[in-house]
Amino acid sequence: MNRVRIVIFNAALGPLDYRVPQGMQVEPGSVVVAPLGPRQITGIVWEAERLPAAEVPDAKLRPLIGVLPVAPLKAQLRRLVEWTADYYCAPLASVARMVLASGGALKGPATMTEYRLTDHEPDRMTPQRLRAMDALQGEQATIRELSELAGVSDGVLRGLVSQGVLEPVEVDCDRPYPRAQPDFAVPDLNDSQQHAADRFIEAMQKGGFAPFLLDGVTGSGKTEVYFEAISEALAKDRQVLVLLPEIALTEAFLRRFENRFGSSPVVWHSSLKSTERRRAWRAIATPPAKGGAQVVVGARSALFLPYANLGLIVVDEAHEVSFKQDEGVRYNARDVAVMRARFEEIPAILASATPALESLQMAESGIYEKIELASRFGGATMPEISTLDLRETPPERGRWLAPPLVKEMEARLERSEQSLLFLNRRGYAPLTLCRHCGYRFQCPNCSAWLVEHRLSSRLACHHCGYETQPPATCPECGTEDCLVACGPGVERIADEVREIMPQARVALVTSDTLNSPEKAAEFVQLAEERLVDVIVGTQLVTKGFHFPELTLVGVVDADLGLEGGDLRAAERTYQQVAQVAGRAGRGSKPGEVLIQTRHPEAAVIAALAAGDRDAFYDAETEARRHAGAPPFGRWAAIIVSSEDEAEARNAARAIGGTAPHLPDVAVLGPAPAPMSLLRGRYRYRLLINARRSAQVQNVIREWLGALDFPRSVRVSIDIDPYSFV
DNA sequence: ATGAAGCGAGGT
DNA sequence: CCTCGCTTCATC
Repeated sequence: MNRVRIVIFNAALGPLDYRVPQGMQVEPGSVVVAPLGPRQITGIVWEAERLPAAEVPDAKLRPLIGVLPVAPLKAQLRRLVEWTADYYCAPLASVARMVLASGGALKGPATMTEYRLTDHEPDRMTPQRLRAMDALQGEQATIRELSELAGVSDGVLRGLVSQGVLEPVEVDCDRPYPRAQPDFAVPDLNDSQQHAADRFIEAMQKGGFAPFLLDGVTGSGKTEVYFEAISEALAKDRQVLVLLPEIALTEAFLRRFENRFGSSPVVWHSSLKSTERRRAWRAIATPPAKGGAQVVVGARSALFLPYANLGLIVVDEAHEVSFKQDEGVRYNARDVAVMRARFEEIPAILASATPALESLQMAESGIYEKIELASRFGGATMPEISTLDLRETPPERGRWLAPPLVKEMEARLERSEQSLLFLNRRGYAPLTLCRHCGYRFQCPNCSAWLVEHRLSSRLACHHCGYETQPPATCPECGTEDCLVACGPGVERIADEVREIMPQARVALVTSDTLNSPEKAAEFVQLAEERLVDVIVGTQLVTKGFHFPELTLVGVVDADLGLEGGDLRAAERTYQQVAQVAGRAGRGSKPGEVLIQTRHPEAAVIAALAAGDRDAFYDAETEARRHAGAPPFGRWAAIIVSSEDEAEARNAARAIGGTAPHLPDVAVLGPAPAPMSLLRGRYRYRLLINARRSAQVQNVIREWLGALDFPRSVRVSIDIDPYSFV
């Protein structure tokens, strides 16, 4: 009897056993199709001895339906999937799904039809047809992509196809990507950069797991350094994965990569179209020596792809909180990246100017090798940072920029230098209320105010996507024209700049305005050509941009991040302000940073102003040690949610009532979560604080495993949580 | 997850 | 005696 255990792609079901029919070849890692009740489901053949499953007699086993035409997943990747599922208390199936992230790719090689213009003329010309024919000059893509490109409906294009104006071209879905050349443009590195690069190359030549913390101040040229490690991998036909925290940063990265290696890397993120996803997935599963992907740059989901021959992982801006996934499998890509490097026995480089305390601690205890770049590249100096006490020099009524900051901005405008204002708040105003009765606009699905977006004339919820038009009258008291905007968002700051400096050219940079690679590229070009005087932006502007003429950074409200008081509030504030400060003075002219605050004496703010990074990290380390917070202790959260308030509360109480009493594990709650209503679901939360010695995951698994909940109740576990909402 | 089966309430 | 909505159960 040829029995195999399969991890099937169903999160609610554990591994199931199947029979391998005569003549079918499978091995651990094979991707197979199996019958499940009346349906068919994809799954992965696993080592049976590694997974528990109910013993089912041979006679009950159903035969596998087929093997999919992709290479079996390698043992290293299977170990990573097991580790991730185990550590984050997630179903194996949910993690395995991230590996097989492209359904199309599993079908094997294929061709698809793209279209391009011929020199035929249509029988009659219409405005739409003319527009399409203008826009599609020299383009070749699928009908869908072309219609997007030309801004006409696909009906118009199908008409042109039937007229022979557009001709079909069969393309190979697996056509190879352009090759990167390790020596395309070798840079001049300074001594400390060269030393760092040599260490990486040495580790790659030696082989084996080697975690590095590349700790370099903003502008020190970290990217150039790890590019040298990439070059070494290219020369050896090994693949490289570069993880970036946000898709918005890829555009700038691609340009630097192209300048260094002569072609673009393979890009992977969640909004790839299915054909792009399929092509990327198959290229990644093919070794570079056989025309496969060489370098992949991607968001966290790129971490679980089936690399054929991975040789190096780089996590850029490794401190970024967006590496922590807060839905589904709640993993931290920074930590899983290091685990993947360990299983693959390759180096991993975590690069940051403001490393997470956890990473610094790992370096201090000798687990990571720390490599420092202490000074800026090309003789640029670190910016001068000072605080601006809003209690002493308050802005005028109804304004948010204090006079000394405005004065500095005006001076920059006069010298045709650039200023940047940072406020981590999208939209025009975070709260809208009725002047007459005090009614506040709240999201119907979440416990959150609706944020006014004046550019799109909408009130929007930033948590669930709910949007509505601002009404002419108050919905509560019916008074006309009575709505007032409370507090500033970046749109409002941009308006204020336009009012006080009418001659300044203002660019607004948020995920609302820079929502496509084209718009991002356009902004970078405008700023580089100095067609922008003042940049106003959210956290999107804190990283990656390099504008030599930018000499002033204003932090509009440094206290914002300290509100709410979650575990990492101080660290996040430090990182954000230090990162945005790092945009100033990257060229030959020195930079200046003004931090608006009401608490200049707060430890974080004082450390920022003093430019004393060690003072901040020392104070924060002590605070964490005292609180038993990471890296000295561990946190986990259990979030219980339901559309029914009472049901959620009861389930949370049932969990709280059976909490284990252990000396090294403390359970807090249940209590309503800070966001007690999110996307229409009522939420309760329990927090678990444990010593490092405790096996938190096992404790939680046993604890929750003994309980039963109604179907409509969702219980999710967050190990090492970042979000405390 | 997701479909099938079981079951009581209410209607013809 | 049937349908509707809900819960329970099994899926190798």
